[in-house]
Amino acid sequence: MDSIVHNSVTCKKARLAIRDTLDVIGGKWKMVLLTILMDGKKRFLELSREAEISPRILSKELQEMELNGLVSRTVCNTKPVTVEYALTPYSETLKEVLEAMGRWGQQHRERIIEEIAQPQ
Amino acid sequence: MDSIVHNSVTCKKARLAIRDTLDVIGGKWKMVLLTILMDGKKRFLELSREAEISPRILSKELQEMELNGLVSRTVCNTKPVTVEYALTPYSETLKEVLEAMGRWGQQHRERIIEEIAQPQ
DNA sequence: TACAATACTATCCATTTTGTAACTACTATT
DNA sequence: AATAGTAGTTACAAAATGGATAGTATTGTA
Repeated sequence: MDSIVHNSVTCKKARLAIRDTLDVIGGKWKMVLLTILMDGKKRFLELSREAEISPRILSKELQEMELNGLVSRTVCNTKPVTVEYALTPYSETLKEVLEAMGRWGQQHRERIIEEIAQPQ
Repeated sequence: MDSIVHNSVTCKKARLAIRDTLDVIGGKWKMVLLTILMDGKKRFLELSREAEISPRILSKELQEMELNGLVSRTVCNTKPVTVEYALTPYSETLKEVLEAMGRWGQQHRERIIEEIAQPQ
């Protein structure tokens, strides 16, 4: 009886935590952008080109990530103004998540390819 | 020059892998459902109630997850037919991902609460 | 003055996702 | 026959997301 309560409570907490994470980095682009920025700081157009994402969406995603403290935005006074986006220290706490997802996606793809090569 | 190519290639791979993962367990419900099923097998209505998800969506999500080999569906011959959904061995490969997301969501929530308690 | 580069923003529309409500199918019980 | 429980499905509506195109603002160059 005690274990049922315990499981139910911890399970609810786990669900809530996962929802929280999805609220911050869910969606089609945020994790991809974080991955690109792990390479180093990038300018707006660089991000746009590398991720193949339209400026409208990119702008929105970056704003949200900035609000959540995951990226920093720096305006440089260059000939035409350029803006640099970079990861913040806080975004490093997501490394584990990103790496786990990267590893899984890679092994999953390998599994699919094997299945195609030699149908079970 | 070599390192640039290398980074660019590995970065593209990482992005692809993350996209692959999102294709399989992205969206509002799949990770939540997986978390609930980590508690043990559940019937359709149990899942619907616990996740607070409408039957239409639940049905669709479960079908997709079954297709991807993440959950099993077992029809039991009981008085009114019941159907049990359970995690498959393959879904266990996602444990790392789910746990990482759970941990991050929890620490993020704590951070937010602290921020509210004592605004920086 | 005209044009180009950078970083956006605005407008509009298409697609995808999610939700609501009602309904089907099967069986068992009253 | 009427009702209820389980597991869905269907039809429709609302909302979120994504994308294409063009335009703004600033500065520099030809």
